[in-house]
Amino acid sequence: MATIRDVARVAGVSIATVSRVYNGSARVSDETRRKVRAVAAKMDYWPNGAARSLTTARTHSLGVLLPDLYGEFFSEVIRGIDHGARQAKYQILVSSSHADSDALVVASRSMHGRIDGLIAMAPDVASTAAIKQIARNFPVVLLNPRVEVEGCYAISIANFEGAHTMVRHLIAQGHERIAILKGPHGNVDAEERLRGYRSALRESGIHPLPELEFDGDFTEASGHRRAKEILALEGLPTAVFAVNDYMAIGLLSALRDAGVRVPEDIAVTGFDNIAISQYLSPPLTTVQVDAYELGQRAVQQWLLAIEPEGRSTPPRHEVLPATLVIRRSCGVARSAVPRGGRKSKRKPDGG
Amino acid sequence: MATIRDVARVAGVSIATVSRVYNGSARVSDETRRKVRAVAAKMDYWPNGAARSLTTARTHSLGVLLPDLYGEFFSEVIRGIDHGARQAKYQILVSSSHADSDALVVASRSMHGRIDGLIAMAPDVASTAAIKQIARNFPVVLLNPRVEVEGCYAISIANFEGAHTMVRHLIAQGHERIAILKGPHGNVDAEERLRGYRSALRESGIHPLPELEFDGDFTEASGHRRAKEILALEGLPTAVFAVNDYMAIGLLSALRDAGVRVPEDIAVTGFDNIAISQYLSPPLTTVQVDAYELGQRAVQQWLLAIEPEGRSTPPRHEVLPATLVIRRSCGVARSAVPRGGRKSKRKPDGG
DNA sequence: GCGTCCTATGTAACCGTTTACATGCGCAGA
DNA sequence: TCTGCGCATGTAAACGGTTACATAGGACGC
Repeated sequence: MATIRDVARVAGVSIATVSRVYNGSARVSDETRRKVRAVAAKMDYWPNGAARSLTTARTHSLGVLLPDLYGEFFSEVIRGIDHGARQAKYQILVSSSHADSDALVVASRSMHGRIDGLIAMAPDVASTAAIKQIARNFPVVLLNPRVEVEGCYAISIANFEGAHTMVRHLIAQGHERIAILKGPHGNVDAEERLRGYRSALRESGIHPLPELEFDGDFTEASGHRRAKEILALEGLPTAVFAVNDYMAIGLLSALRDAGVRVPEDIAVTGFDNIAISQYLSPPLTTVQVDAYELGQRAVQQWLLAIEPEGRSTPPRHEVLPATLVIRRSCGVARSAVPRGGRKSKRKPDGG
Repeated sequence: MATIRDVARVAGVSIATVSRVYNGSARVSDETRRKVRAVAAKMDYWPNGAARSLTTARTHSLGVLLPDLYGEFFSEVIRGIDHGARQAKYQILVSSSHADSDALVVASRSMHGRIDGLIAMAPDVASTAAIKQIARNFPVVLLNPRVEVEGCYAISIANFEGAHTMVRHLIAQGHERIAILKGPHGNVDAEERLRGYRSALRESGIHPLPELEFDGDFTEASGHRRAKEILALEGLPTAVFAVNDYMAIGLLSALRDAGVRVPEDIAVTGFDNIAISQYLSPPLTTVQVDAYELGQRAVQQWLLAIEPEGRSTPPRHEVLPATLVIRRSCGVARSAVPRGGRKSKRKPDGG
């Protein structure tokens, strides 16, 4: 591809002038501007991003480090980030599958010089030091951090409160024997939701029972598998709180196959309010969390952080609400409750 | 952050030596190597990516241009790309929401100097020229292109064949009055699937009827909405083929609410085989397409293209198969058919 | 007619690397 | 002792831009 020098030569001007044409600000006569544009178009010239970054120390891209990209949650987070970034004319440099803090550091290092900032989901507490180190180079926004990291912006979802609210709702419906389908060990969201569950039980004088806590891994398959064990309990629970919707879906499917009616025989609830949860049979009572917004707000925070004025204000930790969405699966008479809607930011998609 | 010069000064060597330490290949004495590493670690040095790209003309990142990121299809495509890229030590620079070819060109331009190649889903035929232009600078892999573009690698999904097979299956089951829930106008996948539907009907001597073709936009909501119109038809269709699973889900939900039994009163089938389709009630008969693999193979093709030997072989157009997954929603007795499985590459996820 | 100012444009240093080529040193062979 | 070679390391020129500063020429006031 042609370089700035080629264009300058052909257009009969200096490289500085060509550069000025592409950076708008400087004063160039209309005639020169037109000539340069014309030559550049003919030669298919466009400024080289790497060279630009080198001199300006701005890359116009934003690093995104996630543990995984699977499932609607991550997919929506990244969509939110992409849209937010796009609005601000930034591109995103994505790298996922970061299971531990070492991988995180390696990835962020390899992005040095390519990004103006970082949005990351830190896998564990061990990352704290590493992240603090990274944050010295450019603003870092943490998603759902397990602990506060000094000097970092953060934004998370009210997992504890959401689960707490959900379980209190079940208790208010008269349920006392409430099982939980847990998420993967070590996952922050999963752990917070479990805490919320236990806390709500205790507050109502119900002792959390280990035999009512079932391991899961956030997949439909794990929800499906655990159904058998739940049904094998002596003293069936009257409600099962799955800590995400996918597991609730697997559970619902297995219960249906086993001839167990939901919500008549057993109530089932989820967490996340994924798009299809309202179309399930029965429609799923769940907790609304807006992953898209999580991503978008992360970008907003970051944009704030790179503003000259923004640097002065101390990093904030924002928390997105998690609200109850009551549908049929938890056993409220259908007519008594309006069918829970879902904010729709979606567009028709391919595939 | 420290530069190569800082490290060289402190370590008492030249910048060339530091550079050599980081590029492995060149011969540096063990002692010097250790010293440089130690100093670099202390100073928190890492080579600047932009500067590296500038001299080497390699960026170690791969551009990804998609029209959207919404829904399981795109989410899986990008996951496949990410994993493929990660394996080859590449990062991906993502930009979505490219509705038209102009946006595509703008985005690809702004990536100039930042990427070593491009994976793109071209929105329309008008893009052909633009893409050919882009492909002169580095290898381009097109996803599901509407037309062949000379000089570009391409990979697509057998949409036509998948739809064709599905409708032939329905006809083999005795269905003759088969409705279709179409996708968005202008969407390649949607149009190919529609073609497959019509073609299969004609082959069996059934004339495609306009009144049996319903507009949709790939969302559950649109499937839900169209249910009313379908049920209002004089002469109910005995089967409805939704061109993606999301619309099938909306349709199933609406039919259930209307007291229409699936598959007894009406058969419903989808397309894509998204993760939850096997957990629906009834489990959804659909067409398996592997979006993850689409992404992964796109990266493979691109890696092939940048190999020195690879450049000599002419660009290929690969087609991924779309295979029938028969479950209960299309009306075959449950015991007669093994429950269709789904390849699982998934890992437990967050949220 | 000359100094002054303004504007459009050119010159050249610099950003942080890589790498071809130069250098200097130790050692082996004659 | 001299030549030649190999190896570790240094020097300096790119890479393709941006931008501070210099410059040239025209308009203007006196």
